[in-house]
Amino acid sequence: MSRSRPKPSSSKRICKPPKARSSLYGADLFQGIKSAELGTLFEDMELQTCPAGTILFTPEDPCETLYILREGRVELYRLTASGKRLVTRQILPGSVFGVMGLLGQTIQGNFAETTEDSSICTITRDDVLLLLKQRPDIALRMLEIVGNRLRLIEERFVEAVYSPVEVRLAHFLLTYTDSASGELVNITHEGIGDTIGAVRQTVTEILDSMQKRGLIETGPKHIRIIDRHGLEAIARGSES
Amino acid sequence: MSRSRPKPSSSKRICKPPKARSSLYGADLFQGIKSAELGTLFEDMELQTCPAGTILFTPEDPCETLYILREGRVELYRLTASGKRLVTRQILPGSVFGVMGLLGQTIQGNFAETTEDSSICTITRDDVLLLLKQRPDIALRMLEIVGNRLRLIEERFVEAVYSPVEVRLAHFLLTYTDSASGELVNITHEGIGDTIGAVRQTVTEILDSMQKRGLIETGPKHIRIIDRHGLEAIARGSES
DNA sequence: TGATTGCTGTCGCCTTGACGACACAAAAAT
DNA sequence: ATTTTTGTGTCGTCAAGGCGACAGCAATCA
Repeated sequence: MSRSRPKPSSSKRICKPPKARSSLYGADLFQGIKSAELGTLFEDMELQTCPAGTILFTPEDPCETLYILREGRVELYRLTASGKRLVTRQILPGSVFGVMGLLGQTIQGNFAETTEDSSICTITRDDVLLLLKQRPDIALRMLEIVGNRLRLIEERFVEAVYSPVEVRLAHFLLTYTDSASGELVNITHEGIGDTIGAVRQTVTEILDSMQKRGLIETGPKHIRIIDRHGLEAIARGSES
Repeated sequence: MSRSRPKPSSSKRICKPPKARSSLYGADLFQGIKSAELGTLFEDMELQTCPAGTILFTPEDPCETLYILREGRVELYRLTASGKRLVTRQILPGSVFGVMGLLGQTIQGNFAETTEDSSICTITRDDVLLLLKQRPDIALRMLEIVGNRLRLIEERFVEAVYSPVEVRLAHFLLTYTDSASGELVNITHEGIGDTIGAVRQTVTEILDSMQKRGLIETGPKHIRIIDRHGLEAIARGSES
């Protein structure tokens, strides 16, 4: 369980910083911004590549950087005093994170850790603030991104309070499986538990029950959705 | 319980709109903005006064307005399919809300309802967008406000998942009591339950137990903190 | 002035789900 | 080829807390 997590600290704390400055197209923050513009905006942007398990920042870190995930996967999570983990956000390629650290917020509570080998652009706080002041449209997009994140967390919050684990699990599966193949790989039951707020055993049990009902198909570190509609019914409906 | 809530619908759906345009000083969004400037920024801003129980917007509402609470109290909350209520945010005088509705977000999930007689400034979407584009500093402050809200919700989310009701209740009391007098009035046990995610009976029981331990003093619609440190210990510590 | 309504106290039942424990398989390390 | 580590399946136990029910008690309403 999560208590055994403090192991990735064996991973490097910060990673090799080769220079690079392009490939921000596709970042949700910069949708519709001319690529030529971007090149000139950040000459001193860095592109890091980190192995899975790298911790990018912690709650103690000032973290005066904006991150854009280019490739790989990053998880933002919180830890309770007793070491329990809750994943607050999954970062997919093209997404921005570390926004909070830029603003007045010294305390921002989250850890950021790569769960796959990743390449990540970083922009310094000053550059970002400058950019946001020069380009109100980008500031607005940023506001939109943070607002969207807020809405998602609120929904998970309500669900955590009022919906049983099965519902949250169904929701999780629908959200995180590849929409084309219906597959979800490289995830452990414990990882799911840390995201929906349940212990590993409960996840295992409900997953089994779902398999027996023909909703999904499970293997080691692998889940595939068979009956999407069935899952949707669970996720939607039976909230007591 | 919350299921009995659909009663404030007896209250007016929208309220008397007298004109007004000043008194935005004190609004967190406009800290440090010259008052003269504000006057010119919004000539067509409206000041509404609404009785307690007025619903300002619902999830279905487009809500293309920014609200600034001048006086009174507003609650943002969500309802589940089965009618359970969860308060996501308490708006105090000087605070801004309705930000999400302005952006691309058509779905914003929250109801906004006055819980006291209130006076509220509204600014149209177009005016706000114009303002944010002209004044990047205000856009940044907005970003900061939304980010702050995000952080708070994340904390409540983690707490909802991992902390027992007593901890959440202690936390609630410490947060929502007047820091000077240590008092909290005009709140029902059910209202507290809808905020921390617990049923009324549980709130009543734990409140009683706290009173017996000399931590608080309770009366009808009235709570007063006696032993702040004791509550802090509960809120901090015993998370299983 | 009786009657309806809203807030609080108190019980008991019963389900959900956490937690510890162990067993087994596959993968990774030695 | 062993040993160790990871991921998963499966139990039994147990406490937290939801839910229904009911009973005072104040405040408001008719």
